[in-house]
Amino acid sequence: MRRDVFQAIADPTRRAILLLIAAHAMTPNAIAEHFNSTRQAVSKHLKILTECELLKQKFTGREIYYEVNANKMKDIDKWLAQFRKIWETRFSQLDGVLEQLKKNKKSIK
Amino acid sequence: MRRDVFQAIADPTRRAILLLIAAHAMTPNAIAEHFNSTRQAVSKHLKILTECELLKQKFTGREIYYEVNANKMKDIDKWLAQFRKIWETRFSQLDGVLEQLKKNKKSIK
DNA sequence: GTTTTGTGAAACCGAATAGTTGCATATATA
DNA sequence: TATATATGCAACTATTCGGTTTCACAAAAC
Repeated sequence: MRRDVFQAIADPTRRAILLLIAAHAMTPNAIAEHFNSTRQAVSKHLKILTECELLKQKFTGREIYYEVNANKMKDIDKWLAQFRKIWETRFSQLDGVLEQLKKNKKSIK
Repeated sequence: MRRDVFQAIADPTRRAILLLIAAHAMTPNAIAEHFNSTRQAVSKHLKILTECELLKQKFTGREIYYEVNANKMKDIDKWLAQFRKIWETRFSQLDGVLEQLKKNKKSIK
């Protein structure tokens, strides 16, 4: 069973859950009230999100509060950063080319 | 058929394809050489990535160069930004609380 | 003009996914 | 103690997914 952040956020319901509890932790029942599917279906999503560490559980009596693990969310940003890095260097190279063209143009004049 | 960026990047092969061609556009055959699966399997991934606009096609003769659509990649970042916004306001509120505590401490002295 | 090459599309298959219903368990509450 | 509540887990199902094999077609190359 693959269980990484990217697979976890692929499902729209799970993305909605993350946004819902981003501001403050909530219990499964409270979360489920916001969706049309059954509590068990939401519970499954919570399990998946917890297994990939996007959510953390806080046990208080028989209630479980789920909260977003901001640190794990950074994994997605780290992946995006790879592209930013590649594109920045590419554009800086492009800048160099443009600079060179400018110089050549001047020398032609 | 659901076809959004999040579903697209859920697959590790597709993420690898994006990284592979981030630096420079490539043809399906060239891309497929980097993976163990068949060219057709890679072709399917390219189709999915193209349908959700993460890739753009450039036709030159019978060859098709696939390149990453940097603009669409921002969609992922936009989603992440929602959380940053929520957390920033939360932390700024926390800062306020800490500031208040500091003041109280001083007045106690 | 025939052959090779680059590509996409269809048909099929096993595995994974998201949902449901039903059940088990532990903690509150009366 | 008996009951209600909060939750997770197992079994089942329809659908989707990722892969393969086979085919079709157009552009180069010979």
